[in-house]
Amino acid sequence: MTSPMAVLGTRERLLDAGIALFWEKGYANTSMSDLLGAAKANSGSFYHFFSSKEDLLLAVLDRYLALLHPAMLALAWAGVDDPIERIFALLARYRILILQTDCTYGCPIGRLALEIGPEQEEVHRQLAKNFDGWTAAVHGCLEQAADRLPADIDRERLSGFVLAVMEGGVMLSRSHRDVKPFDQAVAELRAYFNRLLELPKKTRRKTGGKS
Amino acid sequence: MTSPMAVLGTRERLLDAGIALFWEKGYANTSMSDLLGAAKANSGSFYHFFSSKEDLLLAVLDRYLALLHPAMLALAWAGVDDPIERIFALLARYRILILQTDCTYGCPIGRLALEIGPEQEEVHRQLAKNFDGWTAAVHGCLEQAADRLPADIDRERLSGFVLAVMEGGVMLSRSHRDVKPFDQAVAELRAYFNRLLELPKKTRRKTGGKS
DNA sequence: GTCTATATGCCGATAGAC
DNA sequence: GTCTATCGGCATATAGAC
Repeated sequence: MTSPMAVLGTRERLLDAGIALFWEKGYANTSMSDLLGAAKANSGSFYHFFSSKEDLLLAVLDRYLALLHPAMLALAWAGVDDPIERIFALLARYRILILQTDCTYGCPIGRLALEIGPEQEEVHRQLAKNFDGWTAAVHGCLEQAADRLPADIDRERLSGFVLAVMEGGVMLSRSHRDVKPFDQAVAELRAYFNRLLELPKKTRRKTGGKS
Repeated sequence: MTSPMAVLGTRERLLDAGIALFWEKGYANTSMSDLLGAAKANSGSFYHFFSSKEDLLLAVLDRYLALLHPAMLALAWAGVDDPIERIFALLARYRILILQTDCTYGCPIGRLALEIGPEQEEVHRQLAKNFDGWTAAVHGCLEQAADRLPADIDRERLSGFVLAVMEGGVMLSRSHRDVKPFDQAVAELRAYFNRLLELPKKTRRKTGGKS
């Protein structure tokens, strides 16, 4: 029952610090004192709310997922109705993040997916859930555009492909410190979609067939 | 003037340890004692050859690049002559690495690209050079297949796209602990290539036009 | 070029008063 | 729920004998 004017509680500030710092610096490179400093909290408070640094990471990954629809997708899709354009609107949001960080941006999920060792299984389960959330969002767009796509297209597979291109493009841009690799990957993806969408109408799929 | 039977020197062993450990565990999670243990060397020897851990990382990235053609590409392309098939042979090598590591594989270059902070500029320059080496290899294949591709295709752009799909696919498979996301990304890429290759002949590009 | 011993500092986590 | 003080350990790097 938090009032709108309530100042953020300590737990919330620690969570926010984790969201920001694990994103900017990665997990191992974020120290407890970084977290405590950013959250203006102290060690005792931290361990009152979280049992360990890893425990905070899990809470952060929960929050990432919770924010996907209300924050990321809502922002990217404001004023965009066409489902295919929505996919590219997501990529455009990523482009903004890349530019805002002077091309040092790394997707927080992708970065953690490569950084965290396989023995931290629960973390990887959360990472996979996050990826699944993104894939599902893209998949939803493809379903909406199903009647404009070739009948034989595997829309599930295509949605994972879009995510792979997104993540790979971000990675290349970070190492090159240049948006160009990302832009080119997105442009090529657009070219692929254009080819899929401009196919002769006879191959079009009928929606709402036998049910 | 190393004889073929010469035992590996200390510097070489340290380099090999770096290649293996930065790959398996990442940079920050590999400690000096990990490196010294794997190389059966001691601290004094290490600092005789390298000025710091980061200095070793730079040497490792040099070596990755030096090994790309004689090791990675040679292995992947043995017995494969068709340039388009060579691209997918590269992806097939990655698939083997994923399976060999029980789906915990992360591309060493990609992992470091996301892990290393932007302030380590020289490291990122080396990472970008490595990516460029891979992109150039793919680009070379596309040039060889130029007359089978649509005239308006940007082969440079397409080669970066292939790399992005590769890196993104590996990342998704690691978090899911399952080859499937990688397989699906590769299958979709294959579908794209099939569409590009089966286009009506009238759009084919003429090689060696006006020079 | 290799060895042992160690400097120095930060790491994540804890203790216990308030 | 918040605070200060601090634990034990491991991090990278160095010193100096051989």
